[in-house]
Amino acid sequence: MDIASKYDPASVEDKWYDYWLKQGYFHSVPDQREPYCIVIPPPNVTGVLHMGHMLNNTIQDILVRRARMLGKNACWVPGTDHASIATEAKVVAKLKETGIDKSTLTREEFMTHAWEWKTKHGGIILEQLKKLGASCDWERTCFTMDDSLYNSVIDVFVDLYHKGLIYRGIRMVNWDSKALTAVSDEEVIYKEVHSKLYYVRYRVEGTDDEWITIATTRPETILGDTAICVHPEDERYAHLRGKRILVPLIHRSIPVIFDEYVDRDFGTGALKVTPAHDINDYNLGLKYKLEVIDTFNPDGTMSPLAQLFIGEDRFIVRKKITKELEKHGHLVKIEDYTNKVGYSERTDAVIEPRISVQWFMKMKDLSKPALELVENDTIEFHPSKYKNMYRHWMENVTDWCISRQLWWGHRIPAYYLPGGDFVVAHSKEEALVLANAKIKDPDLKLTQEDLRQDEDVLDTWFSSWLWPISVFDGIRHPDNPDIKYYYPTNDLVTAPEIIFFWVARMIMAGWEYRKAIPFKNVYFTGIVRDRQGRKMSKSLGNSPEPLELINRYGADAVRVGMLLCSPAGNDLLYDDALIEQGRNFSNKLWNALRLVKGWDIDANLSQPEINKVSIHWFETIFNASLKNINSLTEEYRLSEALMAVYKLAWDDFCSWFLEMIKPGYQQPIDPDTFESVITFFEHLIQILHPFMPFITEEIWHLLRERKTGETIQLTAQPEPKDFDLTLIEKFGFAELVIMAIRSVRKEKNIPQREPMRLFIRKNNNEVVDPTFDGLVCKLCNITELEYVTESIAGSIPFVVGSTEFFIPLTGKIDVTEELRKMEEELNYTRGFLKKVDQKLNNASFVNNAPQQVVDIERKKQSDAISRIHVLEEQISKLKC
RNA sequence: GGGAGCUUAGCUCAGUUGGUUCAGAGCAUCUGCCUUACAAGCAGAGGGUCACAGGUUCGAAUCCUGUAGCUCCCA
Repeated sequence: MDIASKYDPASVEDKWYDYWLKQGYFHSVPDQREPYCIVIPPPNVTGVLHMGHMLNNTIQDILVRRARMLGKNACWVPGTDHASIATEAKVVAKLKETGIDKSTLTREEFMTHAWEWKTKHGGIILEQLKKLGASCDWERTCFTMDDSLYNSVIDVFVDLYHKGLIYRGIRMVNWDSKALTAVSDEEVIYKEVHSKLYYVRYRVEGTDDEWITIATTRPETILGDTAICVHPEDERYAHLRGKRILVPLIHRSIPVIFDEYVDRDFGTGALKVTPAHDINDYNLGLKYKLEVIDTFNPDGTMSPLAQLFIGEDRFIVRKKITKELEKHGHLVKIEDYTNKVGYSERTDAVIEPRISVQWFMKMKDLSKPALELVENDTIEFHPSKYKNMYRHWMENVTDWCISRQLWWGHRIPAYYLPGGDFVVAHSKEEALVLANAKIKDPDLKLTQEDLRQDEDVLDTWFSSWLWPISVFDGIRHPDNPDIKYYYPTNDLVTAPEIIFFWVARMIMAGWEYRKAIPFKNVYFTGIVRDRQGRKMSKSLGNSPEPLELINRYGADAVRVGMLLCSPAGNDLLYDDALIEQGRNFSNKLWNALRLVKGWDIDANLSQPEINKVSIHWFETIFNASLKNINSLTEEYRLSEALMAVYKLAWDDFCSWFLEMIKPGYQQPIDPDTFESVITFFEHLIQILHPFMPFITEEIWHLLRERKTGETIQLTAQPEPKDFDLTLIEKFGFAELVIMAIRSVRKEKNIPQREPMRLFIRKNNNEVVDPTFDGLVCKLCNITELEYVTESIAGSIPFVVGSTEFFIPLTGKIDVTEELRKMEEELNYTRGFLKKVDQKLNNASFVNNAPQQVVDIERKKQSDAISRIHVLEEQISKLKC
C-alpha cells in the first residue's frame, strides 16, 4: 500500500465529514437503547465561530462520540438563538446602510428584513462547526423562533402569568440608551472607570449667601433633583431642618430630608436626590414621596423636563453643565474619582437607571427547588466550585425583567383594552374572549380592532431557558416520544459566565414544566485567552481565525491542542504551540501506520518468544491505561484523559511496543504478531476517536479492508480487561536496565549498531527472572547475556536496584570516572538510608503509624542496605 | 464594601480520606544523534524551600491560623 509520507488533514477531513453526513451516522431517533443527549448552547445568529466555541463544541463532540461508541443512542441537538438585541442592532445597521430608517417601517416590514437577514447569516456558525467535526444531528437543528419553539415561549408566558408568576410593574430598570430597551440585571457589566467627583453648592432658599455643598459624579442629573438628603445625626446640617434648597441654574425649590441612608463620610455628607435616575434615590423618593422628574429621553438626551440642554446627549451635557455651574459660582471643586459604572453587555452603552413599566417574573419560588437540585448533587457541576457561585446567586435572586423594547423576538402576548386594562392570551381571538368577559358590560362588545397587543418582545433568555425542552417540543406536547426519550438530557457544556442567565433558569424551567432536571451534569469550560492572559476580542485582534487554524493544522490537531491545556473550569491560554503539539501527534500516528503497513507478512514464520512477551506486556499496559482513561473521562477530566491516551499512543505503543516487535530492516513479520499489532492499533484509535475523529477514521479504514457503510464511530469502545500489575512492574525494572545501557552507549560513544555483551549478577538471593531479557538484548543490541556470580573485570559496571550489570569494554574504561559515579551513587543511598533509619528509630512513628507504612519503611531500609553493600564492593574492586 | 477561589519546574497544570523514591506530567530548555515509520523525529539530561510566617502531628504540598499577591462573583 502506498501511504503518503506526510499526513494531509485537509483532504481527509472533508472526505470523511461528507461520508458521515451521507451515511446519516449522527441522526438519532428513539429506540430501545439507552439515550445519551446533549443540547448545544445555541450560538447567537449574529455570531461567527470563535475560539470559545471551538473549545466548547470540541468537548461536546468528545462526549457524544464516546457515548455513541459505548452503544448508547447519542443525540446532539444543534441550533441557534435569535439574540434579540444583537440581531436587531445588526438589522437596523444594515437597513441604515441602504438608507432605510427603522422608524419608517412597520413592525411587519421590519420583521421581513430581519428574517431575510437571519436566513442569510444565521446558519454560518453551524456550518463552521462541521469543519470542527461536530457530530450534531443536523436533522434536528432548531432556532428559538421556529414555530414550535416560538409558541412554546408564548404558552409558557401565558401559563406563568396565570400562575401569578409574571407581573407588570413600574420599576427602575437598567436602560440601554443605544438599543433603546431595558436589560436585565445580569446583562449589566460593571467596569471601574476614572471619573470625577464634582462638588456643587446649592443655595439655601431665602438666603443670599448660605449654601450646602453636595458631591456627585453625575452633574447632568442635577436638573432632576427633587431633594437634598443628609444624615439626621449630622450636626453640620442640623440647622437646615425645615429649610428648602434651590436647584442651581433652574432654581427649583426642593426640601431637605433627613435619612440614615446617607454616608456622612462620603463627599460632604450631603446627597442630592434624583429619584428618576438612581435606584437608591428612587427608593428614597418612594419613602419621602418626592417628585420624580425624568430629565432624560430614552436615547440618553435631555428631555423637555430638564428645562436646559434639551435634546443634547447626557455626556455632552455633563461637560456643558459643569461650565455653566462654574460660571454661576456653584462649582466648588472637582476631584479625580474611581467608581464602577454599568455598561450594557450587548451594546456597551452606559446603562441609565430609568423608571419604566416592564414585565417581571417572580423568581423566589422557582429558585428554591433549583437551588436544592444542585446542592444535593442531583445535578452535578464540574468543577464543583461553581456550586458556591450558584448558591450565592440563588439565595439573593431578584425578579427578572423579561420585557425588551424591541421587535425581533417573541412578542409579549398581552392585549390592552381601550381603557388601559389588559388580558394575557395565546392569541388575539382568545384575548378577545377574555377581554369581553373582563368588561362585564353586556352592552359593550369589543372587537379585535379594539385590542392592542403589547409592542415589546421577551428577553432572549426567556426562550433559551426552555431550550432542553422546547427542542423536543415538550412544552406543547409533554408526552411526545422524543421528549420522553431524550429528556432529561445528560450533559450540558457551557461557560461559567452564563450560569445565571441560562443554567439556573433552565433548571427552574425543567422543574416547573417537567418536574425533572434538564441535564445530569454541567461541565463548565474556561475562557480562551491569549498568551498574556487577555480575553480574546475583536478590538485587540488577538484571536486567531478558527477556520484558518483548521486549514493550517487540521481539525484534529486543533481539538487536541485546545483540550490538552484546559482542565474543566480553567482558562486556556491559547498558543499556536498547543495546536502544533496536536499536529505533531497526528503525524506520529500517521507514521506508525506507515511503518506497520510497510511490513511484509511471511505466513511461514512462527512467532518469536520476545514478540509474545511484548504483546503480553502491551496488552497489560493498554488495559491499565484504558481503565485510567475511562475513569478520568467519567470524572470529566477530559484533558487528563486525553493526555493519558496521548502517552499510551506515543510512549507505550510507538516508542516501546513497535520497537519491541519491529522486524529487522527489510525482514518480514510473522502473521500472529502482525495481527496483534493491527488489533492493538485499532483499539488505540478507537479510544482516540472521540478526541480526533478524522485521522482515526482514516487510519481505521487503512488498517484493514472495510465495507462501504462501515465506520470507526459505530464500533464498540474496547473494554478494559483485568491486568497483571506485576508484569508492568517487572518491565519497569527492564526499562531501567535498558536506559542504563543506552547511557553507557552514549557516554562511551558506542553506536547502536555495534553489538555489546552483558553480564548480570544477582545479589541477596534475588531470583533470576528472564522475562524481558530477550527484549533487553533486542532493544540494546546485546548479543550475549549471561548471569554470573562474580564481577567481570575490564567492564563498565552499573547497578539497578541491587543487581549488578557488567558490560565488557576493553580499553574504553575510565576507572576514575566510574569510581566517581559509584561514589556519588553510594553517597546518595547512604543519605537516603539515614533518613529511613531516623524514621524507624523514632518510637512514636513505629507505634503510631499504620503497620503498612512501617513495613514500607523497613523494605526501604533493607533495600538501601543491600544496595550499599553492592556499591561498596564494586568500588573496592574498581580500586584494585 | 460582601462573598468565593487560587498561589507547586521557565509556561500550563495534576497531586483523591495527611504516609510507598511524593515533589509529578506535557510543553519549553540543554546535550547527543539525518539509527530507511516519523528532525512535526529518536535517545538522554538539567530544573521546584510546593507564595510567606506560625501552629497541629511520629509525619504536612495536603489540616488550622495569620500575612501578601492574583482571579472571579455580587453590591
